[in-house]
Amino acid sequence: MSQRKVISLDDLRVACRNCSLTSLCLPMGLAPEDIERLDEIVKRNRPLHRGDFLFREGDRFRSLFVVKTGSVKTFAPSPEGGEQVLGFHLPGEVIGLDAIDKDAHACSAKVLETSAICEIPFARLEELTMSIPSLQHQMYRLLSKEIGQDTELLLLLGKKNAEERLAAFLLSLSKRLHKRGLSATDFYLSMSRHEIGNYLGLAVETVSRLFTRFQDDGLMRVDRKHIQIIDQDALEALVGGIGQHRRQQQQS
Amino acid sequence: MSQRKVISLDDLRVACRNCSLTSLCLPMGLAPEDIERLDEIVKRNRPLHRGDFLFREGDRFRSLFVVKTGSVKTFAPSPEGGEQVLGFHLPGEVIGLDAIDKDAHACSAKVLETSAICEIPFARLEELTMSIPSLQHQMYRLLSKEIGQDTELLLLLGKKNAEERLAAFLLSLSKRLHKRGLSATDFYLSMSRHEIGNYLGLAVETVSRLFTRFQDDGLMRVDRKHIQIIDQDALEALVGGIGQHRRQQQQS
DNA sequence: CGAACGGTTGATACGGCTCAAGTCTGGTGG
DNA sequence: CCACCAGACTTGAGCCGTATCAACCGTTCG
Repeated sequence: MSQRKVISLDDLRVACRNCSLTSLCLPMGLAPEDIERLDEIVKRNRPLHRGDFLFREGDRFRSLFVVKTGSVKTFAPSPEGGEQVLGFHLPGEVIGLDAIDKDAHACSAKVLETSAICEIPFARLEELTMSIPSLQHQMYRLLSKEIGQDTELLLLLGKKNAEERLAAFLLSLSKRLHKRGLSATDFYLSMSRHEIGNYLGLAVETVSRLFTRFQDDGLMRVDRKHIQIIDQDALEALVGGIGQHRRQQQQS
Repeated sequence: MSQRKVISLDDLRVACRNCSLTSLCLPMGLAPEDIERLDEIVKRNRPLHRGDFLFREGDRFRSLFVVKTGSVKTFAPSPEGGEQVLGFHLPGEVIGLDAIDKDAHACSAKVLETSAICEIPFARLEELTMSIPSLQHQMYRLLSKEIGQDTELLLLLGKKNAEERLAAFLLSLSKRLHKRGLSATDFYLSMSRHEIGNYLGLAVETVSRLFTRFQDDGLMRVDRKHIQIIDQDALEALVGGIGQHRRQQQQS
């Protein structure tokens, strides 16, 4: 991944004293005193519970949030009362980057289960990046990465069928959990089928049927929120689009 | 838009000596000498022609590109030979932000028509942002804005039907052109129906039928690539989702 | 002139949404 | 501790939107 020959992500995750900072100081050669300075501006709030809001759409933007443990969903309430789930955020992931532009949150963030969340006042972080080049670069990377992830999801929604979407979703969860040292093959979903469907652009019933099918096909075991992935390769194959999708391929 | 009481976007567009810089120096109070410094690192290449590449997937990331005139599409080639169109970029828009993270381009960028494109070496820009706080802030905003835009598109692909997608696409083009001083109601499409369909996750035939329908309904006049918007309000209404969509609304 | 390509239009098939029952689980109160 | 209820999930049947297949038209270009 990292082209510039620096410390690997995993090395640095350990080096970071506060796990909530890993996302920010991952792949850069931050001097210990710089890590110290970064560490000082981070607020460690008391644990939040299911249903608590980190922020709501329209709130003034003050801080970025980093999930330490637990999970958070971000969503855009739509005028008609519904909502569009924009993402699920697992430990180590940063929330709120989309609010910098307008200086206000464009979406809401709600805690899915009891979670520890760190808060990083953006104004102070921005000051800090002015004097620590590698931290500034890391911020650019963080923002850029978010764009790349959105792009992937975009591809998912534009081109993949229901099966491929759910498979991709599960693999994404699996990989992200694994990156944080949790099991990649045995985990609990903190979101409802409804939320999964909303996120993937599918009806609840479709999601439910697919879980059943995946289990019947021996790809995984599903017991309510408990997921055990049995055949990861088969899942990857589903996503990769081995199966014939729709058309939608052509050039200029 | 701009919460912080600074010069408006439009004021500054004029102030910028080089129109290609507008995206970067839009809403900040850049001192004249800073604009000068920014201006100095911008390369003005000779015009590119239809089919030329700005960069290809996998290329090492060196520069951001800003469209001065013309248009560019970005797309991700898929292993099977097809491609996913990720975006169309009009004058004033910045290309390449998603490449910062991995220091390599994750997509390709191809010129759709004869275009003038400026190149900004990122390493030099990054140096510059270290010494100009408002430029740094503007970079954060630019990246953040890109995230917000992706999110919008994501919503489009996840929740909207064909009609709403095409309407949203046309309105988006219209507004972006208008922002650059071009006509919002009379313009030429530089991309093919195929590319539009690919971008919106629709089959070419569907796009074609919708253009016909929109014209029959008196929303616009369509003559090949020439689009004249007649009833913008009706288009807005289509997008807003006045019509009943699918379900996909619920909470946690 | 003919071939290639982009675009339009029609007929048909099918994936996934919708509607409609159920089933299971967890929480609450008697 | 059980009865009850509400909400999450599952399962089935049918329908609708859009992809797909196919034919055709107009334009461009060699």
